[in-house]
Amino acid sequence: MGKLDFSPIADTTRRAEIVALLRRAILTGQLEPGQKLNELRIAEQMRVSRAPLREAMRELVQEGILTSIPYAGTFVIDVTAKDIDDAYSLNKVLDEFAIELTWKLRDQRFFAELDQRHEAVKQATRDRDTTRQIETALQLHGLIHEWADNSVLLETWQRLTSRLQMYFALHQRARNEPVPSEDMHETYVRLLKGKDMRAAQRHAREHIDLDFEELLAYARSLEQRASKGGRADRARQGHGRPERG
Amino acid sequence: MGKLDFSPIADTTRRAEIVALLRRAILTGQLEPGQKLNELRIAEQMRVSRAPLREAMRELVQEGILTSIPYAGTFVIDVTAKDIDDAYSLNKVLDEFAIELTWKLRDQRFFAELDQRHEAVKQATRDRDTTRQIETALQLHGLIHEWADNSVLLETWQRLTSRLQMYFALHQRARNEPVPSEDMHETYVRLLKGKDMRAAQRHAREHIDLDFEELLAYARSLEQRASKGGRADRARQGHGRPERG
DNA sequence: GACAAGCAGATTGTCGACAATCTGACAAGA
DNA sequence: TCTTGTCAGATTGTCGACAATCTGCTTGTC
Repeated sequence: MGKLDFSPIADTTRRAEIVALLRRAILTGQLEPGQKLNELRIAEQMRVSRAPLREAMRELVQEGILTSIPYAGTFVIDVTAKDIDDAYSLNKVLDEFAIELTWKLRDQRFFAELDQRHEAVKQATRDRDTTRQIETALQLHGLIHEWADNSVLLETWQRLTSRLQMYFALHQRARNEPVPSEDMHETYVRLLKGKDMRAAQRHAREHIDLDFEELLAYARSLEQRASKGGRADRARQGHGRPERG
Repeated sequence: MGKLDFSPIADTTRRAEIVALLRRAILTGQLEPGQKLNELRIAEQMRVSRAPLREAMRELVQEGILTSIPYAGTFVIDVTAKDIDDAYSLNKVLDEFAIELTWKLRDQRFFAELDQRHEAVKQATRDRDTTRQIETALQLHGLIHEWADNSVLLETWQRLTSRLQMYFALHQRARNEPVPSEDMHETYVRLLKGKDMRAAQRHAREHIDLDFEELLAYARSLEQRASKGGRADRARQGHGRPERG
């Protein structure tokens, strides 16, 4: 046995590439909320047939960033202030849980990775690259979820993150100046390195990160104007479980 | 305006029906973990072409109960003891959160619904219908998530529930006697009706529900024997985010 | 017998075409 | 003027066929 272990090679199906392309377009805000995705047009733009495109769209629907109405179309999800609020409050709970699980698993590699990701955020901030700033910040916060050694938690957090990333991208797009953050992560990193788990958890739960209040205000302002995308507001997600009734 | 409001009509695409059929087959254990799903065979059994079937399978992959390997096939996820443990521990966290959110929203309708679902469990228990017993028990526990008025939480819980339901069904299938539970939900319901939120949360976090220990033991015994389904163990889920490394 | 090359069968991925459905406009009638 | 029926255009849902890939067996060579 060689001591070298290889990572799995990249998926080479068109479907996988389409998923990546679409996700990036949505998460960076190039595709606006409520906007309809015309299969024919996108398919010929990508030089692909509709079959893999449709399969890719099904995946993104389940991922929660698209929504589909039979015989009407597939739309980018609408962003309501409540959605953001919901996602954010759940995120705090998950953070707290992740810290608890990660705590006793922290080691040198963890701290090194933590510093590395923190550095990436600072670099993006210096570069005034707001998109990358959002991306790296979320990756920094994702470390505790990756390290927690709970696959279900990680998966859940990633789903949540997709939306948060989309929200932040939208916000950043609206006000075209960089997010203020000189360095709001200093405390976070320091607490994760420290000895007081409760303090770290408290920080995760209480600290309003990444301009959250302003993001919410922006979302509320969006809800004032009518939904411009068409009928995406009629969309119902989920898979047919019983709803409160 | 009439005072009657209609609910949206059912989705009438083949895809939606296929999703429902497959999900039920998986969640009831008719399709075993690790088992490969042959597209051609299933398609002609259902009298459907492969296109809607494949789209349905993509949805279930994202839902987390199938896993796909390009050019190799799509498989029912393998159940490891760790998976069950992970899902269960996250579930407790979500329960605690749901109780917190639901607490101040409880009203007469909530209590009525609670009793109704509790009654459904007892009925299924009397009928010795173990499949339905699992189903109703999960629905009972789902009420707090539906009532919490946090769509992201609900969605997350439903994803988790899919797996838990699958695990329990497997367990129940293995030992062909009904789950003992005379009525383990009595305390749960009583606490949810009471005035002490902390007590309800503590109960959710500490009470080992639904024969969990035995379920874990069963899962561990499964891991001893080699994975019989083929190569589903090589499967990697997730959507290409950076992994720890 | 061990091993690599290559072939045949089966299965998945993709394509182009057709069927089903929706939308909006237009006309007929009250 | 308002409502209702009809129709054409556009878009989504589905189908059958073909291309790409994997698997296991066979064959040939040493």
